[in-house]
Amino acid sequence: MARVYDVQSIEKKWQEIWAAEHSYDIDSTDPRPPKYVLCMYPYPSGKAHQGHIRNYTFGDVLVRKYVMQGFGVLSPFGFDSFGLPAENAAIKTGEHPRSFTDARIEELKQSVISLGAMYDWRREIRSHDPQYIKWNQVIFLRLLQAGLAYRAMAPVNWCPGCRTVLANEQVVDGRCERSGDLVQQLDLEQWFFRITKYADELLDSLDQLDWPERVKIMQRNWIGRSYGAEIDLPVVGGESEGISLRVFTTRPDTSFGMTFAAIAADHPMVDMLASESQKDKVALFCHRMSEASESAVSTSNGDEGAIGGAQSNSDISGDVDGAIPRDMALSDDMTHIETEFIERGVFTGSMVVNPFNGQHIPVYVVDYVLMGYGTGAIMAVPAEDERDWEFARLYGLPIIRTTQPPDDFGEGAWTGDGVKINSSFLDGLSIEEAKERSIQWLEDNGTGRRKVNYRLRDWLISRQRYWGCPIPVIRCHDCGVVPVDIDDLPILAPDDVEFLPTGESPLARNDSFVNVSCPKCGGAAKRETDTMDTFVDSSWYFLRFCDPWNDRQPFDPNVAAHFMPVDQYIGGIEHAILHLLYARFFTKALIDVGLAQGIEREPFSKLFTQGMIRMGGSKMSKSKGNLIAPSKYFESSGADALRLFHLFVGPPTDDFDWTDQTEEIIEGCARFLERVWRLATINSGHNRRSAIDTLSSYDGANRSEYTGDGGDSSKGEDSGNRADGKDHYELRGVDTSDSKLSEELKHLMHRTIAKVSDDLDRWSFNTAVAACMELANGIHRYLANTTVDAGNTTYLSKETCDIALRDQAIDALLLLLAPMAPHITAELWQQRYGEDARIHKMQWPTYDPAMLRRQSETMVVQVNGKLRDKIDVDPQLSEEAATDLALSSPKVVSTIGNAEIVRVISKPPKLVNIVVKVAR
RNA sequence: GGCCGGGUGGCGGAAUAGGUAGACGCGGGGGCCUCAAAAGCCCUUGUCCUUACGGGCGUGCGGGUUCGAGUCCCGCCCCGGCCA
Repeated sequence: MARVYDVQSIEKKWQEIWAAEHSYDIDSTDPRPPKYVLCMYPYPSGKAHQGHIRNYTFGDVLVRKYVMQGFGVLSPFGFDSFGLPAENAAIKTGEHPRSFTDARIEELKQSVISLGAMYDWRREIRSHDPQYIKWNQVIFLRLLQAGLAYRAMAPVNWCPGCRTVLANEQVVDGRCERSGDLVQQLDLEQWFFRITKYADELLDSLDQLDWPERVKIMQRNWIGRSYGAEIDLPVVGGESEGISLRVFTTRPDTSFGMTFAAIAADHPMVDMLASESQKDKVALFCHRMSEASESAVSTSNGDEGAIGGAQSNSDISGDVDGAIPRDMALSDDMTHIETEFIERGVFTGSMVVNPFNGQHIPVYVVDYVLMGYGTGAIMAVPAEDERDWEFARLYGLPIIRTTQPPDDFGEGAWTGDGVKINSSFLDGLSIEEAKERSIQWLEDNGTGRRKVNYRLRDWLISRQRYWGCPIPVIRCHDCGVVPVDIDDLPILAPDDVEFLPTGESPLARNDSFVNVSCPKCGGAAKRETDTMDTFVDSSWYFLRFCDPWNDRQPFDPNVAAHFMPVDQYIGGIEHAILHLLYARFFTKALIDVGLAQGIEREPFSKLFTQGMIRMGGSKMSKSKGNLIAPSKYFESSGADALRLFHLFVGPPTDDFDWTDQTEEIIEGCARFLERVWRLATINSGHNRRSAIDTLSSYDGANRSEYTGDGGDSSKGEDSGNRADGKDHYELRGVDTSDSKLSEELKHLMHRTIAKVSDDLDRWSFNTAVAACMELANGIHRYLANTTVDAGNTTYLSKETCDIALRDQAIDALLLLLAPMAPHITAELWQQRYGEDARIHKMQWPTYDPAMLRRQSETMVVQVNGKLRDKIDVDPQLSEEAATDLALSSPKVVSTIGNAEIVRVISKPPKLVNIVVKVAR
């Protein structure tokens, strides 16, 4: 595509200048007010994809604009470089994960530089860097010391595809969120972080965050705090006599309506409760439940992409493009087998006592109670719980209402409010009152207690993988778990390991790594071979960015406090729960263990979650093979055009569908930039100095720190740098009269400055670009409709061109576009103002509020709400005058005819609405 | 099933406090320039009726509030997301 200017060489030129001048490096001693803008650091999957481009474009616009507005902006970049794909590649090709990862990092880094996004590269972090590993391990040991890290036997989620255990958060619909494999339950000893200790704070301080409401809702749901009671139901008869079944309920007020108890199939008391006669049935049911959990999971083809997790638009571990080759043994047909599970539960043969009324009720093992929540057992109240109702109807169990439903309520469980009935001492109370009274009763009688329950579990961080941060402990037969001495850190995984698809971590097979002497007793001991979940790495990298050179501690809290909290965090919605919750937890925990004193307890003040890029209805991703590589557009249209496209195409929160038309939109953006080029290269050299002075006069700031060529040498014709050799604007001299057209352009310029400033602040990038386009159109129109009297040629019918105004408007346009299209604006500015001129060091343009008002407004005249006329009026027009004006409009008069005027709504200068009674 | 988004021209989208619906761009149509083309420039482009002037209709559907509703309220349909 032939361009008006040489896009590629200009973009390359400026990328080199910016790198050489270290334009966006910053230190914590910088006197400017600090801002911290951060895009979620990516998993290095190779060249950037469109999701990256979108993400980093948004971030860069803010960074560049904040700098122009006088802030000292911290804009760092790094790589979430531990993770499965590198290890899987090693298994496949034998290449070491480190060289594989470093190569991918270089590719991604190159894309980011080609985009023209600015970072302080001195601060780059790679989570597989030995320094980063060291501080990761120091943090782990500190958490261990503080009791926030612990080892416990636990039923864990084992993914056979990834050959590792997963956190609860990584299991979606019974499948691994990364590979999609069915997750198995195993009992293993694992490392955990005690995130549940922070459940209340994580929940309560969400309120103060300027985050998208839906992200906050997701986190609230995930933490899942519920208030209620724990009730002990004593088992009667049989061998379990004397033992109690502990249940959790949020509705202790309904206790008098409990007609059976229900427990999860994997509840530890199942065997104990199963009576001799029911044992076989219970065993069969439990067996079928565990099978069902593997095969009853719905797997329509359409879901596959959503489970894969491989297509995050912005990263943080989520990106496992080209992940594990997984054999989908299940065919489509097979996935539907056994989905119809007729038996919903089975009687255990045991009875328990309802402490409230002494009644004996049966205990059932059911499919709808999960071990993972509460105590894994519930008291079932069919009348007030829908699932209990369903089960009771199926199994013919009694139903006793304890809340009076409304009169018109038919069948079913009533979960709404109402007066308590059939409930002895609770009768007549409201639900809330009854909850209090029943809990009080339980505590008085010692058969239960008030209980706050959380859905949130502790964070399982052990991973049986090689390419991750080793957990720095040694297990000694005599001393137990012994932390590695701080001086011995970092513990690095050895390079000479074999990558085999055996399911065992390569570390565990490496004798020289595993066999060590105990730091405490000196005896033979074994090194921990588990590595940490990569979400650990990403839980504090934003703190390390503040002080990445520190070799005495993870970061100096005082230095970090200069930049923290992150003012604007930008990333994909897919991290709404995991990463953001872990990072919040870490920040609080680091403060509490003394590694981050004085830092805000919430790390991300403002969060922005961008929409994803889809193609043909599914997420764009390497694994789907529908990736449209950005590099193609760097070459054809340029980075500026691609950036502008991502900004322009729609609200940044919205998903974008990549279609056949998309390339034409990118081309349209490139065309717009060419238009800007043409405008800005006309008569370059005119009145520079005066234009700058005028622009800066409104805030009195000395915005120009260079002189440019400054002269007001009215040179007349100068078609100097135009690549096409054509001059579409025939300018023949200079005149500075205030004409109507000039007034119009002046107003447009000020309005555009106001609008773009506001739009960028409120993330309305698409309308900001549109406003710039309108200004460009306005300048273009101005030039096309004005002529400059050069003494020999004059177009009588046209007004004269105010060259100073023209240049001022063009300058404003370039300044407004500078954060969005940095290369072309930098180049044009240099051409206009000299070799040393740097548009991104200029001050962001300001406007004169007085210029926002128009000289005349278009007033709309309606009759009965219907538009009938438009009149140009004085903005100061009074209500009476507006009414008179409207009533004298011929169009209005003819519309009204002789109908009676009932009322006139007069809202000058925008609108007058005349209400008439229509004769019928 | 619950919660949260969303439904506006041929397409992406705009309308920030209830006040001109369709900004801006893409695509389409016509023209200028050219030997021709590309590029550029100019006009046009919701829909229906009308030669025209002009008018009717129009923001998923049905009601409502209001002088006035894309915007607020009630009910419904459809799409997407999260949680079950």
